[in-house]
Amino acid sequence: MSPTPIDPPALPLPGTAPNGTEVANWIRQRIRTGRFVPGQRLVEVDIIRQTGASRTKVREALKRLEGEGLVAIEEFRGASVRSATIEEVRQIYRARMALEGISAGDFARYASAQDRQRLIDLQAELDLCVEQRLPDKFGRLNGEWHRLIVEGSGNLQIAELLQRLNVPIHRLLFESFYDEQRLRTANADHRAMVDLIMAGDADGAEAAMRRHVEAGFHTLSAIESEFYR
Amino acid sequence: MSPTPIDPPALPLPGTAPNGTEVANWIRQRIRTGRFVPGQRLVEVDIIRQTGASRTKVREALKRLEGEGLVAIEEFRGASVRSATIEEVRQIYRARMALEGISAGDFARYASAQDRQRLIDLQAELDLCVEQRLPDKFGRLNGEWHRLIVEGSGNLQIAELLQRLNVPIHRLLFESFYDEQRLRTANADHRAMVDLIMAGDADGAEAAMRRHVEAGFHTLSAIESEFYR
DNA sequence: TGGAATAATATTGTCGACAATATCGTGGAG
DNA sequence: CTCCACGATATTGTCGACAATATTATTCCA
Repeated sequence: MSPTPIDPPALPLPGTAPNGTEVANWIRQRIRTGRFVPGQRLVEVDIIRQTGASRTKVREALKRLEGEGLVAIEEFRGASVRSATIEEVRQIYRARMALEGISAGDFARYASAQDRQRLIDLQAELDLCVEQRLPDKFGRLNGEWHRLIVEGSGNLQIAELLQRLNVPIHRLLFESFYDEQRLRTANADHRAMVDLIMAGDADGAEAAMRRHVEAGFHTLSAIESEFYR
Repeated sequence: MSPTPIDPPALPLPGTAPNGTEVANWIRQRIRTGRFVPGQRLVEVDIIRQTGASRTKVREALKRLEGEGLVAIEEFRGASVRSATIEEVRQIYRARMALEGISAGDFARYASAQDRQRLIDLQAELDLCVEQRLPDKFGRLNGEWHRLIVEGSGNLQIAELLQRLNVPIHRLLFESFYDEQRLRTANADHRAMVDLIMAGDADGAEAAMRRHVEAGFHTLSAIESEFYR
C-alpha cells in the first residue's frame, strides 16, 4: 500500500562541485519524490556530504527554497521541509481548481494542433494503464497529463504557480491511485475532458476540470481520515 | 500623470542591524512602490549602505527574492528587478481572474459577519473617493478591497499566490485609476459585486469578479499601447 | 580619429574561521 | 525515580578576506 517512490536519477551529484541552483533542484526533487518528507529537518552538513557542495551554496539553496515556500527556516534551528495540514491541502486544491479550470478552457481555445495530438496520445497511454492496473505508471502519466493541459494553454505564470502548489501534495497524489475505483473514475474524467476539448467546448472543459480536481480532494481527504483512524 | 509613489514608512531602517528577512521586506516594498523599477540593478553595496545590513544578509535576501520571482540573479552580474512583458502581464491577469473569481465566490459563501461589514464600510469609502476624485486614495483602498475579498474567503494559499502575482503590476494598477472613466466603472463593478455577495449569490459574484479583472487588464493594455505610441 | 588591446576598477562569488544558539547527555538533589 | 541545573556537543549565524569575473578607463597603433 505504501507508494514506491520513483527512483530519482543518479544522485548524489556528479563530480563537479554543484552550483547553488543545482543544489536547490536536488533538494526540490527529493522533496517531490518523498525522500525528504514534510517536517524533516534539512541539516546543512548532511546535504554537503550528499551533494559535495560547499556550505555557502547549500545555504543559498535553502534560502531560495524558503522563498519558493518549500522549506521553512527557523533562526538557529535550521531548515525543514514545510508540511501541509489537511486544511492547507484543501486550500491548495481550491487554488488548483481555479487555475487548472482556466487552463483547461484555454487549452480548448488556444492549444496547438501538436499539443492536442499529444493529449490524445497521452490519454491512450492512460487508458492502457487502467486496463493493465499500473497505478504507479498511471500516477506518473497523470502528472504529465495535467502538466500538458497547463503548458499547452500557454500561460507560464499559471504553470509556475501550479508547480509550486503541487510539490507538497505530490506524494499524496500517487497514493490516491492505489484505490482502483478512484483510478477508474479519474481516468473517465480525463477522457470526458479530452472529448470536450476536442469538441472546442472551452466552458465545458473548464467546468469538468473543476469537478475533477474537487473530486480528487475528496478522495484525498478520505484517505487521510482512513489513515488517522 | 505620473503616479506619486506612496511614501514608504521611515526607511532607511532603524538603528539595529536588520535581519535577512527585514532586508527582503525592505527591497520588496521599494519594488512595490516603484522606487526600484523593473530592470534596475540591485547592487549589494548600495543596499548595504541604505539598510545598514551586512553583505551576507543582503545576499540572503536577494536569494530569497529570487525564489519569490521578484528579482533575477545572473552569475557575476548580480541581481536586478524582474521586469514583466505585456504578455506576462496578460498571463498574470488571467491567473488573477481565476483566483480572485474563486475568492469572491467563497467570500459570499463563507465570510464572517465581521468581514462582510468591513466590506460594506470599505465600499462606502471607495464611493467617497470617486465623488471627491481622489485617484491615489482610490488606488490604495482598491488594493485593500481586493485583499479583503481574498482574505475573507479564508484561503491563505490563494492569498499568498495573489500577493506574489500583484507585485510586478502594482504600479500599473495605480496608474490606471488616473483615468476618471476607468475609476468610475471599476467602482461600479465593486458595488455590484458587494450587492451580489450580500445577496448570497456566490456564482454571480465569481462571474462578476472575473469580468472585473478582465476589464482591468483591457484598461491596462490600452494604457500600455498609449505609452508606447 | 577610431578601434583594439590592455590595465584599472567595481562587483560578485567562494571559502574558512569563529560566534551564537540550540540540543543532547550527565550527574546530583530531593 | 524524577526533575532540574549544568556542561558537552551539534548546528546554525555572521563576518572578513580573497578569488573570479565583469565593467570601465586608458593607452597605443594604424
